[in-house]
Amino acid sequence: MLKLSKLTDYAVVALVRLGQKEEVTTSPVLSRSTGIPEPTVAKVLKILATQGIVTSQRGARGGYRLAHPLEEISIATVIQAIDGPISLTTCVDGGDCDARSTCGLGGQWDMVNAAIRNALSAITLADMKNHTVTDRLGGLRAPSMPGGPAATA
Amino acid sequence: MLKLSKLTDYAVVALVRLGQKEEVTTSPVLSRSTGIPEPTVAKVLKILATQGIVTSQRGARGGYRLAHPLEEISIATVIQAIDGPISLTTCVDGGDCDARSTCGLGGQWDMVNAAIRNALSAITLADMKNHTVTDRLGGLRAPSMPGGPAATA
DNA sequence: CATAATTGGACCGAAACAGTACTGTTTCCT
DNA sequence: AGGAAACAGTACTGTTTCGGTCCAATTATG
Ligand code: FES
Ligand code: FES
Repeated sequence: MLKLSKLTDYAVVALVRLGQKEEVTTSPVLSRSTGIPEPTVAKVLKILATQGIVTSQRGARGGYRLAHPLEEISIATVIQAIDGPISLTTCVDGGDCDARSTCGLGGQWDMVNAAIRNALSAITLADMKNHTVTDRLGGLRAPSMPGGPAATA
Repeated sequence: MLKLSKLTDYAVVALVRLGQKEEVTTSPVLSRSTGIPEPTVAKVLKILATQGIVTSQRGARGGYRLAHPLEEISIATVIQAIDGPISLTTCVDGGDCDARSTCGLGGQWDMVNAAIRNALSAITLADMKNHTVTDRLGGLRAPSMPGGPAATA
């Protein structure tokens, strides 16, 4: 369905909420604050910690804190942290596509991948918090078509 | 992993190949032409037929034919036909997100969805066909990336 | 009308995903 | 120093989706 995992959804929610707090926050607190089940939010935070998106403080009175300001964390970063690399097709490079020799459109998917990554990298978590992204939407069309094809889904 | 299904990949390959032929084409022929296994390509064509992307002719001497010219079929259309609607998150509208009341960023995901759909709708199957094997990174056709696909995260 | 060719729809196994639970390590408070 | 709180890592299980296969419905041909 071309949907990212629910974990990523939770990750964004947790990160935005974490960015609104200035102190270290524990998983239970974050769970109550966001409504995400505690074990799940804990798992998400753990993954984010390994990826360096949040810093962790172990022990009592510990918790998590954003490693970077909210404005510098893009959606693409979060997705890559949770879901892994953004590669729409299995035959990007070194892929195991069995139709590679006859498919005809060699690595054209890379263009699509770049477009997706571009769009996702242009949105930061701050944009998710504030609703001030309308003016940036103009730059989200990754590959600008000259005439603009009549490709309207 | 934010990857679209392999079926969609096959669908694009099959559609591009189908666009190169002018007559109705059967699944076995298309399979030999693309290298995709016969049952799989048959399934893909079936789905595409139900979505109106290709027209089918049953019975002997039957086959498939493109319903629209290649230039009018966008990647987003194919993805939506195979993988279903492009909704990155489960909580777009009417979603069953259990954290909807407390998550804070109500429907901000719609913005991300729009960005993705925008990028995907800007690329047509004709763009996939018109590939330049010589230099696929620098010599992209009409849809030229702003700064090149340097977003190889 | 019989036959063959081809699509249409349903079925099933496999793999990835989401969620849960447990144990270990680290740090603060008493 | 001792105990408690909180993160870190791993492993397990149920569920969903995906990929592939099989059989039934339909139509041109001779
Ligand atoms: S290389 Fe995978 S479909 Fe072309
Ligand atoms: S509504 Fe689903 S995470 Fe906010």
